[in-house]
Amino acid sequence: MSQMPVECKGDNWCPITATANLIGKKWHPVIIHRLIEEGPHGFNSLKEEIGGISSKVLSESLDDLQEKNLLDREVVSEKPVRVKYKLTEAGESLEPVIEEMLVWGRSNLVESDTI
Amino acid sequence: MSQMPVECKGDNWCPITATANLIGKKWHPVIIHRLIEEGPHGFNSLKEEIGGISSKVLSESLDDLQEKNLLDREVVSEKPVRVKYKLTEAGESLEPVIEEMLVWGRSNLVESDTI
DNA sequence: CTGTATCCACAACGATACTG
DNA sequence: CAGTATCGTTGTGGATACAG
Repeated sequence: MSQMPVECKGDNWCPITATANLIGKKWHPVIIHRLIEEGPHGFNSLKEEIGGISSKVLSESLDDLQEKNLLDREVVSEKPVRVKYKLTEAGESLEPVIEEMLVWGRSNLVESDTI
Repeated sequence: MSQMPVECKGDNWCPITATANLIGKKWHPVIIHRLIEEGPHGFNSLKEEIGGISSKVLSESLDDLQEKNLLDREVVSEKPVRVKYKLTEAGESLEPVIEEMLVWGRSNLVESDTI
């Protein structure tokens, strides 16, 4: 089936900047990557796996990704509340992009000890 | 020859976020893409080709990319001053990443007319 | 032609604490 | 378990004007 295109307002229309604007927030790529690699996840589970992100920022990021139709939120049970975050088709289709970022990062970046 | 790895301070070391932090500024991906596609460019030439970016922001972006060893600045002549910006090896090696962003943007995003 | 200097606005992040 | 509420700080971008 056809994928629903994500809308994109104004800008000087350019597929690259538009994409950058979608996944350009600090934690977006990792969140998407974790969901690609490990499938649907709950909030805290995701938080721990990512490491270093605060509840607030994770929450905001998830909201943002959802707004952009890259992610779905599904309430699994109530009491205790359980939620699953999973990628939409559009979200999953980002895999090549994320994968290239991963590959590039691995071979071109080096952790600095000088901190 | 071996590529000089780009340094990367602290963070919670993750190749993806690290990469995102390097090329995550709004105009970085387009700038890199333009330089990949069209080769070395002067300041104003680059500015016009990108479209919609201010001198100040372009200047800042170029400084940032240079600091990160993704870009080189070469003074070609003085009077009038002429400069060439070109990618370093590390910068050029980003092509697959940028290319995937372009491909994804083309097939998954749609320009909204509602603005 | 290649930038800087201001100044302003707002987005993004982070730490911490707290709620249903 | 899944978030919100605050509050403060830094990052990022944009408009405009000006300079070597």
